[in-house]
Amino acid sequence: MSLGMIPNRPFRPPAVTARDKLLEAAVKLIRTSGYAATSVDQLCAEAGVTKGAFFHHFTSKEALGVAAADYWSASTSAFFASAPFHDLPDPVDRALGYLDLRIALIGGPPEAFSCVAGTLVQEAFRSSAAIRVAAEASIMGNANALEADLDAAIVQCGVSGTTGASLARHVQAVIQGAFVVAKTQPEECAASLAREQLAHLRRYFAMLFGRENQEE
Amino acid sequence: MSLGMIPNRPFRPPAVTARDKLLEAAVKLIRTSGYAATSVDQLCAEAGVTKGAFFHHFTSKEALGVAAADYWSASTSAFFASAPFHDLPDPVDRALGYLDLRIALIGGPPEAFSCVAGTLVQEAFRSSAAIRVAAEASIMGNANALEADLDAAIVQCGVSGTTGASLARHVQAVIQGAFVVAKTQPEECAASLAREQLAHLRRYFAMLFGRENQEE
DNA sequence: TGCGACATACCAACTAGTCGGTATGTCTTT
DNA sequence: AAAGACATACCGACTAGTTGGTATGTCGCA
Repeated sequence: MSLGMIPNRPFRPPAVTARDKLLEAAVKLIRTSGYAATSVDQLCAEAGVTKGAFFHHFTSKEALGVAAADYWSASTSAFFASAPFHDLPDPVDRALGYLDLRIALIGGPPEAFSCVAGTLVQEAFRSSAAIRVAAEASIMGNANALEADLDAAIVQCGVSGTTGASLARHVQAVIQGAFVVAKTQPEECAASLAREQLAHLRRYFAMLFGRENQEE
Repeated sequence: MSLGMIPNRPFRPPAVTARDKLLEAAVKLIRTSGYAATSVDQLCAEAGVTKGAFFHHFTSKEALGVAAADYWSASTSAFFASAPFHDLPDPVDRALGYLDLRIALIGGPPEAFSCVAGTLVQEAFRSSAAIRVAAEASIMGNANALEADLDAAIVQCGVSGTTGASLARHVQAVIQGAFVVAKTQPEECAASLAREQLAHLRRYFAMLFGRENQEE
């Protein structure tokens, strides 16, 4: 991991069409200001396109919110799918490797590492069913990607009383909670508070799976 | 706990002044719609007061947001301070008792059990330093109330590698994360998903403090 | 009679969304 | 290969309604 790259969004293809520029702008502005507080005009200004282009590609602001959640989901899941921890032979190592990667990706101000889907759903779960469903797909999609490794770890270690799916959901919940509490902090303290939460989750997993909690 | 009471807000004194009615309205509307999406006009309509009353008591919408966070903080901390788990002799029992109470308070749709401070800070951490600080005070105030019991439990059980303060922050983070993931779900699934998160946290604490994870 | 607690009327700025228009294609027909 | 028909991508002025906030007035009570 090079230090210069943007945390949590390492591989951004340059946005070329107005649609892509608007989605990139949406990710940035939703992370910093939230969904409701971001106006269509601000989105267009940030993307460097006009309002005509906006409503050519999206039928409404809500439709952009849905598309932004999908866009976010696709880019993050592609990134984690290609991460090297998948090659580890032990499922416990893969589970802990995922957490270590997430910890490594946390840095800078909250808008650099927080989650678009979580921010969207917090604001729009009641006002927009479409956004709620898109955020659900993003967050639960992340969880699903962990399920198989966690199930394998549970079987291997003889853990009872939970499932891989439940633990995977818990990982996502702790990540979302880490982002919320990080946002309560002044900028320079936010990242370390978020990392602390994932470190506790790592310790929980290490205890569940009979590992010492050594940091690698 | 009677079933009829409003989850997480058991003891609401009847709002009598315009200011109190506005704060009650703010809690309700911020939970359901978020801060930015809630207009001053909506707040006044919900509270049954006029705009003149609003700006008589609050200098701006932002000031209401700060006051709502303080109001929320005061009412919740008073509730938890008076909860019976404080009388348990064992600090581990007190820590687990807090979690059991939080689990018991989760029910109904997300707007019935979610946290005003968490919702506020997620939206306004960048746009309003005053709201960010008020939300920090609310959430970290909750954490501080747990710190002594967790420190005592750590000493009693010989836990190393963390502190009561860190564990207390983690409790708050998991609670906030539980609320976020609950909001991704359709209404009838939200509460059980949130409870699942606190159950994992309870198991973490039970393992840390050398307890079986028996539910009481 | 003065002052706190409201109510009413109002405003400038901003909101999401519309609409007529243009530039640049890419097929299809002859 | 030329031309007509149609589609896509984008532009920017415009509108109807909403926004947070203000200015001024009223009313009851110490």
